[in-house]
Amino acid sequence: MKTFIREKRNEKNMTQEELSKVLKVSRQTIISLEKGKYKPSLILAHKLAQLFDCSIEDLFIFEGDENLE
Amino acid sequence: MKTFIREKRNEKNMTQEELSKVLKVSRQTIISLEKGKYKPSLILAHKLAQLFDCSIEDLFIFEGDENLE
DNA sequence: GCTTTACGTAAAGTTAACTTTACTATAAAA
DNA sequence: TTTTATAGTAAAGTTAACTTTACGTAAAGC
Repeated sequence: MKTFIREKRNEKNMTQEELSKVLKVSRQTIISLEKGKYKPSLILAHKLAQLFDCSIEDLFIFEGDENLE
Repeated sequence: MKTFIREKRNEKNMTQEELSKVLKVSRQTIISLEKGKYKPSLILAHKLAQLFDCSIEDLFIFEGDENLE
């Protein structure tokens, strides 16, 4: 799965820390998501998409047949 | 969060067991999602939306300010 | 009656999403 | 040169998504 979190964040000129505060998650969570260390929960994915004014499917690119976890 | 999993499944005339097999999850997972016992992972939400030919946002209705978990 | 089908509950286990804290690196700015 | 801002790693803990197994129930068909 690919994500455009970093690109969208940069477009908004936000730091990881600012983003984490808006979303009410830890800065570690943002770092890990941007680096692809794990996948966001559905709720967090939704909040990110809302903030970046796009759909979840626009923010995350799902590549065929991924495992659930 | 609300979900239309059950409605979409019925539209397709699928049983919970059939759906679970297509998605490669347990039947328990389908039951629990339909009953709102917990929220699907992003990947599972995506697979459900794909199967039902709709977007994640169409399949799940997010209500203001939900907690992450 | 008995069997099958579909849906449901309960409980115990695994794993990964997320937190918290502490520490490192680097570039810019004072 | 020292400080500040931003991004990063590491490690240990909590919680919830998901699994597995076993059992319960009600309707439909034989």
